[in-house]
Amino acid sequence: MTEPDAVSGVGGAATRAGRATDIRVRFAPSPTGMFHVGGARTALFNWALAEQSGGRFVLRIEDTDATRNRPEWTEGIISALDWIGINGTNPVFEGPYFQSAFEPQHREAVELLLAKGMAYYCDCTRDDLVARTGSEHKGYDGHCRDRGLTSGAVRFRTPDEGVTVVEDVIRGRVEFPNNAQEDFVVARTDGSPLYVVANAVDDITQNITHVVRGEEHLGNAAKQMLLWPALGAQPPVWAHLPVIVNEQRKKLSKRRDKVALESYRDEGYLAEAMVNYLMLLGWGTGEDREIMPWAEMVPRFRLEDVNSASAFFDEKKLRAFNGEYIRALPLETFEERCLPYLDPSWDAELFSKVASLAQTRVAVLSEIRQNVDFLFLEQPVFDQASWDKAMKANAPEVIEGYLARLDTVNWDPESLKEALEEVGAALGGLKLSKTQAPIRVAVTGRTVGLPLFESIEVLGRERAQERLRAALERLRG
RNA sequence: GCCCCCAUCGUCUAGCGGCCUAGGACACCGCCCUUUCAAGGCGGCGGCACGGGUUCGAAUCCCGUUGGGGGCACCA
Repeated sequence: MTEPDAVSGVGGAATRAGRATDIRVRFAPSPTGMFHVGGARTALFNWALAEQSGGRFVLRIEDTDATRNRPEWTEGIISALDWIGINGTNPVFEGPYFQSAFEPQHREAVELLLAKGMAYYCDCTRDDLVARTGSEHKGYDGHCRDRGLTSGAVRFRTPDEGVTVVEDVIRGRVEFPNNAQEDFVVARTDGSPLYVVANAVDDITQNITHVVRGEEHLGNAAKQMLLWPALGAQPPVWAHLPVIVNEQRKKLSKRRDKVALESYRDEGYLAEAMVNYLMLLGWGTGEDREIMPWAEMVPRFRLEDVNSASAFFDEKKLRAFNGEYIRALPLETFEERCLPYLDPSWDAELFSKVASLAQTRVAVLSEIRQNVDFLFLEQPVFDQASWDKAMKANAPEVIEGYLARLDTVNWDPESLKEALEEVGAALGGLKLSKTQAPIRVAVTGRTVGLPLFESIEVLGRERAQERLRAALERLRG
């Protein structure tokens, strides 16, 4: 099916391709920055397709722009993919390949186009073109088409009439008028091939059957729809995913939006939650249930069902999903996952005593700290607003009264609670909801937090008394 | 300027001509539970952008309008 001239030299990939009917998808990021959530979703959709069909997922790093590539970005891509479950431990995974390694094939392809007369050399500069057409936006005018040059940049000769059709699984039939398609450059003056051809050649030589990528590539598909046959190959199945947008409905940008997968991971989002959420951007499970483990989503996923409208990346919803997944964690796992967010010097045994109380109160792992820090710090972190709110009216009397009972009270939550109820009763029937506030702030520094009496129990008699005395002193200025 | 895509609650989606009095999820708002905050339970608010067709019947099909978005490099 493919021209031998164009496909020689990538035998490794071809050999591993297996049966020709297998679905082979690819994910082809360029390492030009932090790996972001949009890329992750594209990878996930491809991964689901490969997994459900027993096909292959090819990871190809498109590193041909040396000036913008950095090795750490490549590592970032691989580790981020690994985090969301896309890695070589699954036999579906193939690669990574590096596009730069295939430059000889890309050059061969350009030669082939030249030899077939489907491309030609051009020595026009940008300025020449603008001068001739009188516009920045007219596109190339075909000036060098028949000049018979033997050097320069190489342009692909596009048809002058008719339309180029991209049959897209998600969007249906998309037509591009050929008269609006300029003779695009496939190789620079120095001979190095450009993305549009390198990408097509790699897809061809790696036997890619389905190209599933972002909508921003739809226009490239029109060009590649011309290139594939020109290179002797039958075009793949195309699927262009809707873009992910921010609150302004603009494509997520690395500059303005928080898009790095790594930052979410560092904050304490669980990979499972991220994967679940990302799969729902442009796709639905088809059920009245959105929280669904990966294994159940895979067989349900269908490209045909992917939405064609752009989707807003809603961190609020991600958060909710994350909380859901955190609560589902076995307690021991939850504790382990929290450790990186606590100081190494903090006593893990002590933390263990309150972990279960914290689990329902944390939506993102990093939030664990504010819930339990009072246990480990010399002094609780006093929030001024909390202090002002709680330390009024009968606060001193409540604290005094409670302090008086702490020497002798049984050290268990129930007794500690009863003791405070007695204080309230002695002060004229103050409800627990009132008396707990000053005690809570004195002990933990905040008005909200873990259940109070359990907290006091774990804190210990001595330290609890110290804090109440310190609060009294503060109150009396 | 040119090419292309898109349009169901605020958001993500289900719906693919009658099962729709448009379902779910997040967010929001109540109530219950309750020592705070969560979690949990119950309930509520809220949508087919607009205008024409086609059809016995339209959220679903067609056309237009409006409104969003993406792309137009000797980047990927």
